Amino acid sequence: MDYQKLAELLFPAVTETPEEVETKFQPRNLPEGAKVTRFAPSPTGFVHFGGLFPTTIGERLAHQSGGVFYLRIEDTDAKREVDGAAEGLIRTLAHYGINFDEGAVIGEDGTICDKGAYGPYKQSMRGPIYHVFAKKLVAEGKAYPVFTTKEELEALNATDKKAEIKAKDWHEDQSEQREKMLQARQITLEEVEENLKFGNPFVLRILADGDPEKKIPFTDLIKGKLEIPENDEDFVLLKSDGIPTYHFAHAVDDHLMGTTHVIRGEEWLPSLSKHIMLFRYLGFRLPKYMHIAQIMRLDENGNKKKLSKRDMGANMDDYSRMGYAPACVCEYIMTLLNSNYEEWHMQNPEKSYTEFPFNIKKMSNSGCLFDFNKLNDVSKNIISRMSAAEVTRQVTEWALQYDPEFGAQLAKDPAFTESIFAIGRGGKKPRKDLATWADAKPYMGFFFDGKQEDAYPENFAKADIKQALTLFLATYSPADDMNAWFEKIKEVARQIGYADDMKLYKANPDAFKGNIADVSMFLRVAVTGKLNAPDLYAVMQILGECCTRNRIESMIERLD
RNA sequence: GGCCCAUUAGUCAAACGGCUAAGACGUCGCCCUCUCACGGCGAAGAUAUGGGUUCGAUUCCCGUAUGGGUCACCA
Repeated sequence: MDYQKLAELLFPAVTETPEEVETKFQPRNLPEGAKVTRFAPSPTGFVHFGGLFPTTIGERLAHQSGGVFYLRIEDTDAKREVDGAAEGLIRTLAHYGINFDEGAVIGEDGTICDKGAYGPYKQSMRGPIYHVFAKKLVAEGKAYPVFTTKEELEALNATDKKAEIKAKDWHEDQSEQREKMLQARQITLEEVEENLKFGNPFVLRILADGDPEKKIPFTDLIKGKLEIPENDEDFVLLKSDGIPTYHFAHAVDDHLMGTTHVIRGEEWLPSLSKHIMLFRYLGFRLPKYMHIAQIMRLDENGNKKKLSKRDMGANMDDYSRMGYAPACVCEYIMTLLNSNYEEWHMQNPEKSYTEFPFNIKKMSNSGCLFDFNKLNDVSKNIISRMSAAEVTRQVTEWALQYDPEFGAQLAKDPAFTESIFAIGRGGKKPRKDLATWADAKPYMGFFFDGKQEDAYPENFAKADIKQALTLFLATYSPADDMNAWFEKIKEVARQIGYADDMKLYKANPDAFKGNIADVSMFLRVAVTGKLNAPDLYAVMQILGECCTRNRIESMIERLD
């Protein structure tokens, strides 16, 4: 077989040599040890929680080392592409503080454009580049075409290949595939010319020289030492539309774009031997690989499953809707990514996670379960350290989008709203009421609506309650400081036969009708409509005398 | 089914082959001159399993089990 001639037949339009292409992609001028990483999504939907993991790692490793983090759009499957998905991905990532040094970016007109010297960064725009290397492989006898008729191709596109194989016996299918493959390798120049004359489409397959009985020693930066069986499968390099498969695009792009570390999910591990083969065939130096474990969820049987698109918590937009601040999600991710992150954070509570010395060696190699408890805890801690002004800003922004009625209440008087969020904030032991912005409404909605959520427990006499409220109103003055205010409540307690001191009460509970905590509760329910609320003195101060009196008076009336 | 990866409490996890197997979240209890929240103290809870190597194994090796991934002209 004259491979050179075959290459000319298959790729008549390709005139460039691989060497000429290489000169357009000069190595970057970066400091020693700088890492070049990328996020390479296919624009088929939203950003997935699991996708944020490798992305965060890539971003950290690149920026921590003075390297480059770039975005490459892997739009090689037109069938699955979703309109506007790429723009959505970029915006969502930016929301989570993931910014790219180069690659596909959103231009001023809102569409995707390139930034950087290693583009195009959309694979669909790189067709001619792939073809140069495809032609080289053919010319060296390392790849060959497999033709189909257009009718066969249509039939093929109509089937769900995966479901089809699953329904069959695996052995049967594999031996069948193997036989087809060996047959296809025997194609002659005459057959190629004949097919081309009829305009039959072809895929380009690699000519695999591996023996799966032989193992390739390989070191993954996360998984450690692995033994990979050699690849003996003539996998597809170029699809019949001339667009490369992931495998081929990965080799060509990551080589030309100078990626030093490929970070991706461990579902790629089984195809690693294909990639090793491709890099060898093409004469490219293999990048370092980091295969990270998947995020899991529990299915209805209690088994771990890969967190998939439809699951709650998979779509990053869910977190926005639920009211999680991006910083909280990022920090939760850091706790999962590096086992010593929490320790570091405790020692450096004021520092941003971007200052954390991210360490590949501290990464877990098994899949972890998503844990909302932990996320909430992380989140509460972060929000508790924010200023009241910041909380007001973010809660209002969230509510205006997701709960407009509440948002309008918050936005009406920002100073008032801020004074509410200032309760118990600032000291060494701040309140931790909010894990999400959505928690704000149940926590402090009573300031705005005065709704009566909780009723008085039935074991208290209405007369006592009414008397307590009336007595308090008679002495209440907004000018009182906290001590004076509390003294008045104690006085009310004494007057209605309740203990004004908890220790006194606990020592002899039968001597009293109730205690000071009960009296406070009478007032709390009247003023806040709830059994549990933040500091009642602060609440009354913020509500003001008029509103406080109105609410208590209205409760007295209702008790009749 | 073949191949690959993994396995320490409910979850996330630490432990050059060497003290009683850390810590965090969650759960429960007690304390904190008004509830809640915060904080403090405490409790329960783990090396999947069987062999081997070793004075000694969570750690190294082999088998078993379980879980995960993958086997497309998808990425």
